[in-house]
Amino acid sequence: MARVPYREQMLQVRENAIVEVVNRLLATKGYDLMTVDEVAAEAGLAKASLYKHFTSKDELAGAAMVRVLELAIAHVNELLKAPDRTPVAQLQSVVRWTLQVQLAGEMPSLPAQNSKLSASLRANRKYMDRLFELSDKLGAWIEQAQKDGQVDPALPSELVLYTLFARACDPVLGMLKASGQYSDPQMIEWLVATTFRGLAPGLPS
Amino acid sequence: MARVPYREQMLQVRENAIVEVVNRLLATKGYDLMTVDEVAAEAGLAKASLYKHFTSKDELAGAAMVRVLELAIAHVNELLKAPDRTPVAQLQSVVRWTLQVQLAGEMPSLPAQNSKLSASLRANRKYMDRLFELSDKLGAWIEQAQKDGQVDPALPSELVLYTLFARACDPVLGMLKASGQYSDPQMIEWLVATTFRGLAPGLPS
DNA sequence: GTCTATAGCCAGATAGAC
DNA sequence: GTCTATCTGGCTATAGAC
Repeated sequence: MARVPYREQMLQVRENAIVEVVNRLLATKGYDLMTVDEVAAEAGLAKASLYKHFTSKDELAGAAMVRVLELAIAHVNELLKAPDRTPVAQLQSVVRWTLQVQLAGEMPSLPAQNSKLSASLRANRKYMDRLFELSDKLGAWIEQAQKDGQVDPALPSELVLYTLFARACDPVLGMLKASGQYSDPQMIEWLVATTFRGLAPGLPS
Repeated sequence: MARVPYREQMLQVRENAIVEVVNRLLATKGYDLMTVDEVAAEAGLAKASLYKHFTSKDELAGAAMVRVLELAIAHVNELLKAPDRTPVAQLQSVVRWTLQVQLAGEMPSLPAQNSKLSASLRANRKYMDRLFELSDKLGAWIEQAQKDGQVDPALPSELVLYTLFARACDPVLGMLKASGQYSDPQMIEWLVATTFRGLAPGLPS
């Protein structure tokens, strides 16, 4: 164990706190309504100090995305310790986890078509690394599930991957939640069921 | 036929042109990146003149949403002329239509969680009227499809409705399109198939 | 109703002292 | 690295002449 200087630890702790604030604000208000002033205020430091840690608003968003990707990867790694489960069961567990994060108000949401932010994210090496890492792990399960016939082999595996990513920010959950009529587990199971039933092979006709 | 004054017709034509510009810009850049200057420039009039027609940017967005809802309702009304088709076939046709609109780059996208704009839309009577009208028509088909057992009766009908609305702006289509490997009809059929297979009843087990 | 010109504001980013 | 104070640009919206 290399010894980490005390000051660096403090820095890390502070930056983590900032990123958590960003994450929550992105989840509740979205990128455009989140202001840097607000982030600074909630994190308890001046805006100029914030800019010493992160050089732009884009970078703040990127850090939050990296954080959630790392959480997802950690979850996947936990699942890999139970290799007796079927690939499709593993995938379902991942989707269930993303829905729980969404219900907890902790899933950051970025504007899908904001070209400036998208470009910034694509240029963010840490973000892209994590994204590929997660995609690879999920991709392996997807292809295995297709071989097993639990996911329709006629579908391109990337379609399946995109679908799972899309469910992580699916507005349906929020709309159901807003109606206030259903329990969290009930909603999650409906969404998991409809998602994977949709990806399953059709009846051999 | 009541005679409509020439000037009013011209007004109408011009406002339609404006709304189409707004629609395209909302579809390509989204609400936040769309500027009123840009709308005015592309519509070929000065910004101040634009504000004589629409009193705010919110109202512009509202008009574009009304337009697309009216197109959807018109499509549904066409389908109602073929009452021999099953309810689920009608619903599939509607989803297929929304995906085509999306592929054509004509599906306006608003920030889901922008509270200011959401509030403005909820206060927009014309928008709310159209939204309810469309929901009612789709809801009738949904409940019939559930009685017929083509859509899972165990699912709340509003979940089905929300799912269909969500597919109209599903990012999966854009991601597939970006990969450039598949034809438009192929992508649309995959999405329609996975959506409705997901909503269908499970195997009686 | 159309234009030019501008007001007013807000948010991202920075200067410079400590 | 932290702060206060400020700059800057771009955006919505409006004034006022025609």
